[in-house]
Amino acid sequence: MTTVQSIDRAFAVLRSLASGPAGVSEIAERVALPKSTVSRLLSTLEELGAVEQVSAGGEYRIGWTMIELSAAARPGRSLISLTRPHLAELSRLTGEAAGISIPDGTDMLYLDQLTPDSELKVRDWTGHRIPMHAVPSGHIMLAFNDQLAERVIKSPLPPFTPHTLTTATALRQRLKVVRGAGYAWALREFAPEMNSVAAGLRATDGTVLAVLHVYGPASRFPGDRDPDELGALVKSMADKIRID
Amino acid sequence: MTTVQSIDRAFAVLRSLASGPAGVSEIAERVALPKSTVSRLLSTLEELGAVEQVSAGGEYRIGWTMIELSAAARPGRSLISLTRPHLAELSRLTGEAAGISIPDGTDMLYLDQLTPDSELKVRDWTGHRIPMHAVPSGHIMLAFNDQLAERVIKSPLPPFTPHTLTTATALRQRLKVVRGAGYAWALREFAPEMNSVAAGLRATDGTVLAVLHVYGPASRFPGDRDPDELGALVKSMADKIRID
DNA sequence: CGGAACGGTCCCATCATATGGAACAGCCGG
DNA sequence: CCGGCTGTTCCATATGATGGGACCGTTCCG
Repeated sequence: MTTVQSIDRAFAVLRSLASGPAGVSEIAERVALPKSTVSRLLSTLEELGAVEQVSAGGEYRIGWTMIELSAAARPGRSLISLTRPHLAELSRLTGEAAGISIPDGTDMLYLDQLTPDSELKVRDWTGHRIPMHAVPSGHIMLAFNDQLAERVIKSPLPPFTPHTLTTATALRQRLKVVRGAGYAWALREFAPEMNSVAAGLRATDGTVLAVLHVYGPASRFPGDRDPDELGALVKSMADKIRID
Repeated sequence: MTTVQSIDRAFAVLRSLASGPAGVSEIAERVALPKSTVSRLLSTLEELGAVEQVSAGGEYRIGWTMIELSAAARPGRSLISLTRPHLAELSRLTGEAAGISIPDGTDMLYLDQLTPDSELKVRDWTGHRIPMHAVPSGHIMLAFNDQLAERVIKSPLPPFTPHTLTTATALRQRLKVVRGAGYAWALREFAPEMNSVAAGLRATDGTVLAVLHVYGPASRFPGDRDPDELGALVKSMADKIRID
């Protein structure tokens, strides 16, 4: 498989910018390339609108073209407009943030999120990627896809909090429970102050292609509500949605 | 200004994919490059996750990486998470779609949209670009930026419907009204069956950096509501938001 | 069932083109 | 006013992108 070097490098630069705006020198260091090369890549990307210079001769950041292009990303965009009204409903019912995610390798990619206005908000995870073993949305994917589950279970399972499932047996056991219930919930397994409940979004043939979830600060979510009741709510909402 | 050819070409391919998935041959035709070159570009982009092949040996479409990268597009993302709760409120109050847009050259770029579930929905404009003279959101930008207004007025003003403002005088007159009111509304000026109301989102120094808008099918929006009353509503909501 | 007409991928000789070291220019803070 | 820091430009070099054509798999039609 032959790949084009300069494109590879261009995306390395873009990715590096995704973790925050930076100047030529810093980027050059991050991606381990000569300054001159990075400068050339950046001015090309700038002409294309993929990055923009915050002020002449200053830092670079990701530009509008990426937004434009991402709008055309089918798996994402169509899912987003399809599910957004349901996210609104779900976040209204629970008072917490609702979102969707899709599998990407052994990670979940967070595609969209609706966060009700409130004193204490969970952060916006849109565009972020989290290993499947650490989040309920990942557990959903794994519970309904045995091959994938095996692959993940064999890979390293790094902890994010003291509660992260990091052993094959713990994970297997959880997946079994999730498979039975049809929904997943986790308390402080990924972030120390965040709890989350998830259920699968199915295509017409029954395969789970994406995940619907609700999450909130551990201090008030699920609060005195029964996690299983919430799980059932999320599942019933997810079951209403058919994705193609 | 030296630019890197292959990156240029890669983005040409991506842009072409933005207008719909396609196979190698078709893309090659669209961008006027040899099949083999396009195939190589695509497999590079695929490895990077920028595109994905819907089925082995089949069509290509834009991939998840673009969503990931776009999430880091500062001007967009931070605005989106800041304004989304207000979009929810606005669409709840009006029963119609609410969205935000930012200026991009002489176009407005639609960044986000919340569409309430309903029998008849306006399409999702997220990621699309529309010339400023044709939409109220554009009128807002122009009304509060004289240089930009002059530039746009001097450029061609193509019609999209019979109601589009296509003459300098008509546009100038409209901008005057908009400037006075602090909000803009337009009936069937861009799409024949769509009406829209907009107001500016201001930074702390008072400059208008983005636009908040509400739009709905002409058949029921604004319906028997007074457009000026709606304008005042959108404006009051926009005034609550401070962007940096 | 055969074969033609697509589709996408791969190969490899050719040379256009990306490369990166070094020199340059602009900006700040001391 | 200078030293150290930016980002940008130059240009000789050879790396690496290129594209015509061969190849292979499907589909569609005779």
